[in-house]
Amino acid sequence: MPRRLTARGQRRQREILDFAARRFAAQGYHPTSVADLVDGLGVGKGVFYWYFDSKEELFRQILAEAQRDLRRAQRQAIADEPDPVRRIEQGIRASVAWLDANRHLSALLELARTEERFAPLVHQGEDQAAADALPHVKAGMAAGLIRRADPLVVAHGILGVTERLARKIVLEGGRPAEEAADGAVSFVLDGILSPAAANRRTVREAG
Amino acid sequence: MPRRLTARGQRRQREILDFAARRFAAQGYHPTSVADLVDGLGVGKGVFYWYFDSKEELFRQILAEAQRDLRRAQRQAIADEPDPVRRIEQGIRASVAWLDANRHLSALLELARTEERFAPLVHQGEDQAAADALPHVKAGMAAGLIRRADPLVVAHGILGVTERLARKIVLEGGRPAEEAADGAVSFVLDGILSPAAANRRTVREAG
Amino acid sequence: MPRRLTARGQRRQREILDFAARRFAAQGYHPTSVADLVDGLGVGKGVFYWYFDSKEELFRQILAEAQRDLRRAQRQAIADEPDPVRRIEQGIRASVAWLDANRHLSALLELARTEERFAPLVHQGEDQAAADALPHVKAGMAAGLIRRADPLVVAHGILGVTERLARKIVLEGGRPAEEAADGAVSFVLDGILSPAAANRRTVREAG
Amino acid sequence: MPRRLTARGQRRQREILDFAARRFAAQGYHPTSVADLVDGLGVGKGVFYWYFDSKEELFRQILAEAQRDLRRAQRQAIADEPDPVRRIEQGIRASVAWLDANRHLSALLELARTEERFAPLVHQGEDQAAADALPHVKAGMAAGLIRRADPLVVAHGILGVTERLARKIVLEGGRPAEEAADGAVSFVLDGILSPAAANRRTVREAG
DNA sequence: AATGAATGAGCATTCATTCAT
DNA sequence: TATGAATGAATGCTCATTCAT
Repeated sequence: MPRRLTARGQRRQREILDFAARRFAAQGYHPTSVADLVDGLGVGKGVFYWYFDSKEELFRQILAEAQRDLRRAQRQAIADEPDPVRRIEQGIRASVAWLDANRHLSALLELARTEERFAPLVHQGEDQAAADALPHVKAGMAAGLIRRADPLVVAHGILGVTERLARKIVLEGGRPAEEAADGAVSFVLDGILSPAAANRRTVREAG
Repeated sequence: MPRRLTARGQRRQREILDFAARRFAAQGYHPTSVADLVDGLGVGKGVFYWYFDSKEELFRQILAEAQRDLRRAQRQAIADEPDPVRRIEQGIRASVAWLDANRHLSALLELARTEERFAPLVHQGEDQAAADALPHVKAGMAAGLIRRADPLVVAHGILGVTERLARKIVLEGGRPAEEAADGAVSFVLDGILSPAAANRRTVREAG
Repeated sequence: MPRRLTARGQRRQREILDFAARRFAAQGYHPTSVADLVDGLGVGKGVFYWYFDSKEELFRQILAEAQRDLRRAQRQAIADEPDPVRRIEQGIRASVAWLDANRHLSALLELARTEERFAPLVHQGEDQAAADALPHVKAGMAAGLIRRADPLVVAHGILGVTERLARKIVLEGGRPAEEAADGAVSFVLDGILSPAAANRRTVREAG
Repeated sequence: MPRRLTARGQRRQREILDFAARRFAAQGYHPTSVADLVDGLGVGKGVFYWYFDSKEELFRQILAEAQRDLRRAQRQAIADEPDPVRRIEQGIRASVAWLDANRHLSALLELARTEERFAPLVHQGEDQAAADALPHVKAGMAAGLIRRADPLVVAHGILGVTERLARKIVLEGGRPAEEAADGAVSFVLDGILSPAAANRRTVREAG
């Protein structure tokens, strides 16, 4: 399976990966047959099994690539930002942008979560994403910028808002990514209470 | 297909619905065959097709029931609460509790979202949930309790946090539902900034 | 797989077993496809998998039945014979007769021996056959009727001659079973030396 | 297809023949794919089809070589022995020794017998082996050393005992070749009866 | 209402062979 | 000579659905 591939072979493999990612995203894992893939690419069935051990293995590979790529995008967006809150904000924006720019991969990540065989991989990826956000959350708390709470809960909350808004507003709603990103940032940082109500709540808690 | 059923028939049908819901949730829609279901129930194939037109129809029915039930739980929790913010809080708590108490149906809702045929139903359900939350958000804004923002974005944000924390903390993390509910309420109402940082941010925006 | 079968079902299963045994014997295990079988029987593919878990399992079942049947034939032939040498003779005759009457199963037994998955079963069967012959050989030795030698070697020798002659003379040669049986009995009991030469050899060994 | 090969080419061809013989013997004809062979040898598919027209042709060639080699071994063992009974004995010993020394080819001969396409070749080979033994049997009878009986039956009997004991005692049993050879010689020459019983039987038949 | 039996299109995968380089 | 790439028919097996009883 770890084959030595010529340049031509590598191009073919990529072609299959990309085409399959789109098909899987559009139709689901099971409804997409290997025949669909090779017919769609106009090649013989053997080609598929020359490059991949199995349909499952192909999917796994697509999934891993997508997760790697999303993570890279997040890291790059944060790279040189000293302020932990701004790092979080930029992470949110980068995530929404990536989910928008790679709609089929967004769908794929969701898809994979519902398939017994792949679910653990997605869970790991999500937990990794939360773990990646964790240091920024903690740094923000240490600096007195972020309210003290279980930082892991906070991290998951951030991711939950971000992904839901990206999905509903951008992917399903067809509106620009900025709108979702702004909404998510604002929701995450401020919560939903008005300043007045928030103050009352804070006072009550502190009392 | 809408058959008039005897009492015994209704019991049978319910038995199938419940068993199938658990199997679908555990294994997925495609990997669960009709044979699995009837074998698991110890009945012949004919029984299945006596009560349901098709596997797809069965799934649709389970899905609709689950959505109906979740919505009912949310409405009941809110019923007599005059304060819109508290209505939101109680909606969050009721959702987490339901997702915890009906784990297999939670899984099913996610599952259905990734299957082309059922996705529209789930999207409708989610949009319905947001629409259900909308009046409370708007009422909160009108009363000056909730920060002014696109109320639909806010509603989706609430649902995003709630579901993500319910999933990660309760379903995957195995911790008590209260923990997730508290985390979600706090995250939703307050956001993540510390009061000081929040004040600075508010002032700056207002300026 | 252990299904409760109606009378009709049992007839079907037997039909498949018999047809398959003949096809396997004629063409070999691998060259006989499940499609061959169901097409030959004029039924749909599902029928096959209703009655058998797999092609391999079907073959195993045929094999086990054949071995059981051959063994039963041998035991019946010997049943009431008090003289151990005559028991051996009758065992030889019964084996040749069975191999002749069940040519396809003879071929199947040979076939199975060359297929990694089934070889152990055939080896066991052959060893069982030798073990079945063993008591008679030993009884013959105890009674002074059979020359003293490793009784297991003797048993395998008997089986070797019997099967080879049955195969070459009857199955491949197309001559009557009696001819092979007579030849085998005579070969086994007397060896090939003339009485004179045998005596000389005996004397020499004894000296 | 009969290519003129360079020295290097001949080495390659031999390498393939030897490797393939072992693989076929270990796994069977059908379960051994051309891909198995070329992967095992670390060469490309083209190499295979440069030296052999097809997998079938390769197998045929291996088979013919094995039969030729076994026959040569038998002839050499007998070469200068004037006594026909001793020629037979030495033929038996040489056969057992060859089957032991070329275990994979022994397996291959058996294997080939069960594959429709190759069975005739094996049958021919076996008949040839019997035909090879025939003159010695006849000579023995003419000299009064071997009991009068159908010489072809006798020849097949000899081969039957020899191969069965070689297989059971040496190949499957893992015991030394001499043990099988001694057992076979003794069985073939003397049969199984004790001298006393043999005499009674001879007298009765003669009477 | 219910069962066991049957259908046949469809699926993932294999494999002998050929081709382009 | 040799390689990696490609072909496509064939294989074992599954499964939603229907049928006969």
